[in-house]
Amino acid sequence: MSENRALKTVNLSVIKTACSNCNLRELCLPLGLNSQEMAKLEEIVSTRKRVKRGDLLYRAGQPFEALYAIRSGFFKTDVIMEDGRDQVTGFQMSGELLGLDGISSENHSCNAIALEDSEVCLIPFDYLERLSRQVPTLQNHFHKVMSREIVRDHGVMMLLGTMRAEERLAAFLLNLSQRFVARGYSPAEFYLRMTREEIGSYLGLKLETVSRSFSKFQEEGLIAVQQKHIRILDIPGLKRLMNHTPV
Amino acid sequence: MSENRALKTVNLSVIKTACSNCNLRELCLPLGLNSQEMAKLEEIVSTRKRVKRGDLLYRAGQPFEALYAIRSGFFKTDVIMEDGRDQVTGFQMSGELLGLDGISSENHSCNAIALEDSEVCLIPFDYLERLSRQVPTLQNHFHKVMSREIVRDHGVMMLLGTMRAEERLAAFLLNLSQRFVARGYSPAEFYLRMTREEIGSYLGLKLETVSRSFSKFQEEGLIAVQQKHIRILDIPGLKRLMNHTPV
DNA sequence: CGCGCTGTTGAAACTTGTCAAAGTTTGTGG
DNA sequence: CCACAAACTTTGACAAGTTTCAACAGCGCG
Repeated sequence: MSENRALKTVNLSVIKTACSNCNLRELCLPLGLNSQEMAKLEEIVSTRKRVKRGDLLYRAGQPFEALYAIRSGFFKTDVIMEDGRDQVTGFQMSGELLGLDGISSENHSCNAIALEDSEVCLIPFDYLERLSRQVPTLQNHFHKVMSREIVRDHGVMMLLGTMRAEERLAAFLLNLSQRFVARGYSPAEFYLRMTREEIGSYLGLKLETVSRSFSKFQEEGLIAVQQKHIRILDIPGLKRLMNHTPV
Repeated sequence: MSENRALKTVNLSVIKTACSNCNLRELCLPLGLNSQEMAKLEEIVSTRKRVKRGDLLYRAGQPFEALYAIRSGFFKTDVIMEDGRDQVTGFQMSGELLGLDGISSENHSCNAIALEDSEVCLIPFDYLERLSRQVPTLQNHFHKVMSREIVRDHGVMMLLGTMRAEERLAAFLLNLSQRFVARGYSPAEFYLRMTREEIGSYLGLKLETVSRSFSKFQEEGLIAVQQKHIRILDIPGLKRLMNHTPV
């Protein structure tokens, strides 16, 4: 159950941004732009915003105005049904874009919550559309980013629709590992920013099942867990576990 | 398991298309365009293609070149994992767009299979990007279509992650009903184009579970089922069933 | 007209969820 | 800086829901 403590949307310290100096530009929206195009993009991605751990970047229902590129930190997005059930739809890390779901109805359709103190770059959407009419490279890259999100979602659907508990968790750990590598961190050792309950919600499992699966992986020597600290000891073993058809 | 009978990609009879005469234009890409803009779009959406029941419109891995707008008929998309497990990621009907997942990698990431004899309009993607740089209305509408797909996927994730079998099936039937209404058909009576197995794959259930749930709904007077022919007798009842928190 | 695909139903097995209790960590306020 | 409370995690026993396996019925296509 997602706690109902008073989550407030945050106020922002406005900071000047420079994509050209950002070491995430190879993962983020500027990807593939030349320096002239990047300069144009910088006019648009003008401000940064800090979000403290536990605070909402945006809330479902709020008018959509901008996308957010994560400069540092870690987020989750979740959707809440009328009857109170909720589901984590994703975990986002630096270089990734938040807010794409809000374009369709011009209102955000999920909540974005910082899982650690974070900083995002604000990309007003109407500016982005205007600029991408002038810069085909940017236009195409933006389309690819949206499409990648669709493909990612299909992967999650596959996970939720066909995998059993341990396979889901293995897939989850391997995915995190990959994404940390892309950011220059260790593929084998990291801190989880989310609780067992949040992992469970994302994977369609109860927190107890997540906990048990972690313990099982540990017993089998696949990983070493100590609360949120994870060390993967046997990546190929996890991979085997993930796509070994049961029976 | 998805049968491995030889599915061949189809050859097409090329037909001249006119969005302005199409009675799906309010559901499809032309939405919101004025007649001048529509004329430009028609230059791009130049050809139609027939796809026979059971045939593939495209296959995972093939180079992505165009989007397809469904003019008539019914499709499913599915993803197949290395170990052979597969998952239906969606069912698409007239007026809806196929192929968005292929933009990101420039290769299709799923298979699109016609569930009945169908006809699609071909939209070469590079033309679409070029035109949408000139026509902001089209650009924005296209972005909304992609974003809507993301929101839809989140809905499916919620379904797979938090709902039990009967809730999933109720949600599925109500969703179909709504989409038929938008096309001028009855909200309460329709033919399923897909098998129980395909429904199950989409909903993350086994075909037996789908069949049992249909029978249960029938016993409870919520629907009348006769093979693929469905009559919904109690829409509010299905809705209640769908978001009534269990216990 | 029959064979194969699709759908239905039953019983048993298995996976995951539920409930409960206890241990651990984290955060806060004195 | 310590103490206490709250939040999070682990583990066990049992219950519930879904899958598996199996048998059979029905429809439709060749």
